[in-house]
Amino acid sequence: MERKEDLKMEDVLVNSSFSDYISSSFPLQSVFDFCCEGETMPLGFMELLGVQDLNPSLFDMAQQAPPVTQKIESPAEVLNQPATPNFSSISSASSETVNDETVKVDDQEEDQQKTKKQLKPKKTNQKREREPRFAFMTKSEVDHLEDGYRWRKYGQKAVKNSSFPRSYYRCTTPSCNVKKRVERSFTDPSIVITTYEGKHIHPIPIMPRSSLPAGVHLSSGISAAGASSFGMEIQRTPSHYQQPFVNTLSAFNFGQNGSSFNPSFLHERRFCSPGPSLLKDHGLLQDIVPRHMLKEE
DNA sequence: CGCGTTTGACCAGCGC
DNA sequence: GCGCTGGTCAAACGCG
Repeated sequence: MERKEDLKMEDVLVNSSFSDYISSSFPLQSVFDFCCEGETMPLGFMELLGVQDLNPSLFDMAQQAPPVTQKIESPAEVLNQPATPNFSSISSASSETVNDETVKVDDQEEDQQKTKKQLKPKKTNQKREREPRFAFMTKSEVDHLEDGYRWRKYGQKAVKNSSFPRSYYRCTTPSCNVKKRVERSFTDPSIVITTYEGKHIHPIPIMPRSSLPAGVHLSSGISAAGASSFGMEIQRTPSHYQQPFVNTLSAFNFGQNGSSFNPSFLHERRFCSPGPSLLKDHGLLQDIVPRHMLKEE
């Protein structure tokens, strides 16, 4: 499927060509600049995640920003987010729903699973409901970055125009519908693009050491994955790497409904990062990150 | 044995 | 309508 040049951002964010588009259509720095509104004001990932609580003005930033940002605006990934008037007006353009999913989807899935096998008559009349998503880029040699949650790989697909496959993961916690896709940028293979979809409805599982992938534990795994640059320096240096690309609008969805989406590696970035900022963050982290993870430092 | 990965097949959506 | 592609399923397999 050859994409048009005037690819809608919706496509960019939803479809597989997302990474290709991102990396080919504008330089990475531009993407990251989007997060910072073109200014040298890098936002940490936590800031981005918590932004709906801490900095609602970012909505405005996103909507006032330069062309790139304009393109990134997309209702497709941002649903039922009455965070701002602007936002709700955008959401109205979408046919997708999110808030009702918790109950409804469960029922649907039950039915589906009953009737599966016989050429699974997936969803019938409704459009497939999509969870809010956000994506970020990570400079890493490891495809599957450990984030504290347990994931089960359920698929892998070759990506058009890319020599690297895309992997599909699902949270192994029962009744948790969070998924993530992991792929590499074909223009820069050292960049891993992770797209999260959905919200965890449970805390980060306490994982026995043995359950962690070999060579990957919560801190060293990230380190091995380039955590050196996954640290707080991200907020201080113009380094291109490990800068999360966030579908900012979608990111706002996380943490709503009382459940929070807190990719622990975002915290780990700070763990891995020496310096004053580490200490400063610890107070907050202790409220969020399980103790055993903190001990891993 | 339990859990996770691999992989081929299937289905839905979209563009032409 | 057709073909392509993304997303998902599930059996088979591997590993600890």
